[in-house]
Amino acid sequence: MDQVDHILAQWRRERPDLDVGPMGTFGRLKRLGDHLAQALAEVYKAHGLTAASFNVLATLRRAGPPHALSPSALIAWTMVTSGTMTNRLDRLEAAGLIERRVNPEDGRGSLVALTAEGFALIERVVTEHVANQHRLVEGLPPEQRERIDEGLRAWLALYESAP
Amino acid sequence: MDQVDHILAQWRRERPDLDVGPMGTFGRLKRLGDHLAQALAEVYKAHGLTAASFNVLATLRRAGPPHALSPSALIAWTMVTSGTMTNRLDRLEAAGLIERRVNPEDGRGSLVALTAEGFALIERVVTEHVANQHRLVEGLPPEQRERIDEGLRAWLALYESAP
DNA sequence: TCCATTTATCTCGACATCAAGATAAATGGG
DNA sequence: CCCATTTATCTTGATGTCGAGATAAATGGA
Repeated sequence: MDQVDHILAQWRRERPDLDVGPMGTFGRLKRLGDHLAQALAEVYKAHGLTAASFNVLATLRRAGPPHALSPSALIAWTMVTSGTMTNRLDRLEAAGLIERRVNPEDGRGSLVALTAEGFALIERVVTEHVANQHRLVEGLPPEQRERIDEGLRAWLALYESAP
Repeated sequence: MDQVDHILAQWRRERPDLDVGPMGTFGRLKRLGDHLAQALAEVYKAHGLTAASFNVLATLRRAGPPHALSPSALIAWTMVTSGTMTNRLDRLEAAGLIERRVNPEDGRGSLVALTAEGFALIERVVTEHVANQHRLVEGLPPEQRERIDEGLRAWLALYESAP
């Protein structure tokens, strides 16, 4: 009996005409996501980052040398709008963690690259981040996590096709 | 092979020292949550609402008559800060969907109640919202959704205890 | 080659959110 | 009954996000 069960019970009492089974799944996904995001943010914050800035730096880092991507590529990986990405890049640039270079292959765009400082920072933070994630699934039996992962993969496949 | 698999493959190439298994689960949860939130927002928007305003109205509706709760109770249900709730209530009040009454039992606080207009609106929107949720799990075998739900319940239980 | 169209990025204005602090009322131990 | 403490809500300032539109460069068919 978690919070979501309480919510569903309320709906069943007030609106017995509605089949709220799926709503329970949506609610658990949302609430769990919120709790986990808060927990992950603690590590980011300890290094002066937010989820937004962490994700940009991490995307550049895992792309491999030379750790440079176009804003378009960053937008595709992170699922945000172009205006949002411009704002993120402005702040990261002001903080000296990335730099914008001209894109030799496309004069319309730029290339966003990790600075040495940005690289060193994300290198440290991602290590802690992964440890934090391990800690957050500690209470969950590994086989249980596997089943959740498989289920989410199937559901996510409805929205992200796979070549 | 979804987007998350690509991300994990990049990390394994760049940082083979990290065990990124759990990261995959976090990534799928986050990305799926983002996709679903976008899809749910379409119904809200069609009625001039956002996820934020919908959730406040829905919380008041499902509480049952007289459809009035304190801001504190709304904060507890919706997992936002007091400043955020004040802002949401200001807008909903300006839109005529809720009203703030004095709380006869506590002079510090108020009671937030659905107006007739707010009640009529949420009554319509929640019906469409539930139908939308059914549509969004259509492609998922019901027993698969059940398993996801059970897994999420177990994980969520680590963060929301149950008396 | 030219130009209409497409694409990449940035700008701007409106909200949403949080964290920290302010304000006012309730509470309870002495 | 008093006052220090706690609690409920609001205020303020900084940031993050989106959506629509602006700008500039690349593209491709005539």
